[in-house]
Amino acid sequence: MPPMTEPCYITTPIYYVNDRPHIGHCYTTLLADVAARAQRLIGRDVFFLTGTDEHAEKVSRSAAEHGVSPLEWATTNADRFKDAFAFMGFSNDDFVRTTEDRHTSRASAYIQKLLDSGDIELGDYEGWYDPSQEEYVTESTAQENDYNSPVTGKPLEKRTEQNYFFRLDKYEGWLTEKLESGAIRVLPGARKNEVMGRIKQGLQKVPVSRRIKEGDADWGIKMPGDDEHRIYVWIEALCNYLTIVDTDERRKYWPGLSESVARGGGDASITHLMAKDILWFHAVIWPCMLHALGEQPPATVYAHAYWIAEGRKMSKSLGNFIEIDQLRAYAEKYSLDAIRWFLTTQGPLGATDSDFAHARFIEVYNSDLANGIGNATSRVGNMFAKYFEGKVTRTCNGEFGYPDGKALPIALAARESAGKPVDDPSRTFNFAASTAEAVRTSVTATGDIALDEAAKAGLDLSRLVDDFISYTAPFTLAKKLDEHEHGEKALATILYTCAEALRIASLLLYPTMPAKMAALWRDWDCSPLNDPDDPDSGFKAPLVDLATWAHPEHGINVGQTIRKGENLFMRADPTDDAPGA
RNA sequence: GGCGAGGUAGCUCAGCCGGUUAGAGCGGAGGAUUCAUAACCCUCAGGUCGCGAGUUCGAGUCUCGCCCUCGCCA
Repeated sequence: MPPMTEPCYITTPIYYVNDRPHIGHCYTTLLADVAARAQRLIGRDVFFLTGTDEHAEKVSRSAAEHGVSPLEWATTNADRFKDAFAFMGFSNDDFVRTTEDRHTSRASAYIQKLLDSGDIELGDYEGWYDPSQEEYVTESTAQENDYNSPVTGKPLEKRTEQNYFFRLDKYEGWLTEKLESGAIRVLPGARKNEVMGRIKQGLQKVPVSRRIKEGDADWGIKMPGDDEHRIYVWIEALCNYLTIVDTDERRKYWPGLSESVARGGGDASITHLMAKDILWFHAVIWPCMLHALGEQPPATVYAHAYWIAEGRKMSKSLGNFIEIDQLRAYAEKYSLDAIRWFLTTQGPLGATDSDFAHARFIEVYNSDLANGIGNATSRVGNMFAKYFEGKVTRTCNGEFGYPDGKALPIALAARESAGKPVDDPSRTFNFAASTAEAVRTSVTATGDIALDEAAKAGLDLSRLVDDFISYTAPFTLAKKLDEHEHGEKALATILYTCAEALRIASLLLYPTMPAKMAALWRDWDCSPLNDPDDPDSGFKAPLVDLATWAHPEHGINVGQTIRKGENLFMRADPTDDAPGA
């Protein structure tokens, strides 16, 4: 495990600026946000980057159609992404636009370097050209259409033109070794298999530029030293991950190869997140480019699957994309954190697609949030208010049912005297151990980008607390205080344990639900945030300390006040229509 | 067409190198309870573990064939 202060770099793809922000963009970026928050909580020095890809040809075309310059058009649309991401509560440390000089200048320099090293070279590209559409079609497409234009049916022409190529073929051996050894992790495993299988079929040099044609808009980056060629958008776009941290201040997030080797290398410090459609670029081409540049490859490349909507694939023809407005409508009705929870825990983190279905949302919202963490914090807060006027009067080591423990026998005696004895009087609880275990599970899962598991570890703790409350029945004990010696101490001990366990659970729930957890911490007077009113203000201490049971500084302690506060999540009515549909 | 993944309770899925009565969550049914958001807790669900055959003392768990779904590629 890397030192806790180790720099950690998390990226999303940069998004095509002509798209409207929809659930797909938000989901990938949400995963990055959750991962970033989890790593910051652990104590790592995180840099989280997202942004927009603006040099595509269609951008200049759309701009022309709207009567504005390409850059103006790109700016308008980039702002839509910025707005959407701000609404989602994303904590990205920067937002790159590929039209920015800081990107284009360095991207050009990288290409130049690859030219100098012979990793990018001029070569002949031979392919089937469709004169009517002015574009090349793939060999397979050509074949399927009997070498006629798939659009007009006119014959295709075999054409050869000069392009620049990246010598991907040179790095097959190197890449295979890196992937097999896990130095570059491709996740989930099913995706790795796909990539390995495809590599086995052989890597070929890939065209990275095309000749500028008469009438082409002057948009995008030209091949250094050859004004006749423009580099493809995708290769330029990949460079953003490095260009934006290729500064003295930020180089720690992408340390040089020698530095990394000296340190042992291979830790999970550079993580690229994306949807499955662009895995090949990130798992194969980009690492090889980096290697050719003398830079270290990413440690983790994670490709999630897609969201579908109410059981149907989202498509332009169906017009059923879940757009940002619909997410806003959900947020308005059920809270932003509820959507973040749903997307994170129910989403296509694995290799298979997930369904965004309203009925499912309500089920998950009610069972996990309203009936789960929301209800658990509510009942504990309420009992503190009712029995102790909100004051914490005792702490406890979280152990119940062990030989020297007094609280549990008293609680069980109270149940007995109330005529409600437990079935099994021999149960034991060890909350210090249970919470520590949950934290371990969560941290490990975070490292593997199993963000759903990382979050659910927190929810499991609240279930344990519910179970504990049922078993010890503090509400029964509360009515029998005069009948049982030390009854009040036992009651305080039990409630303290519930609160402290939920406090630790809340830490694990923070990455997915930062605002709600910040609210809970304010109510319970136990915020680990530098500014309790700002969920993004950073933590006073790393998770190991924050999550230590009854920590003298960070734990819930005698003298603190547990306010009942507002319920975190009100129960949802399953019969309500989907908002914003 | 090539390569790969998978078909397990109504739904979403766990089940590693083969071994006691096949599990979890959600939904559904019943019970208990009242601190709490009709929430929580307990019990139940009797599922041909896609189909057929084989290996084995013993197979969701291995082999072969078949059916179906899906992914990547061409």
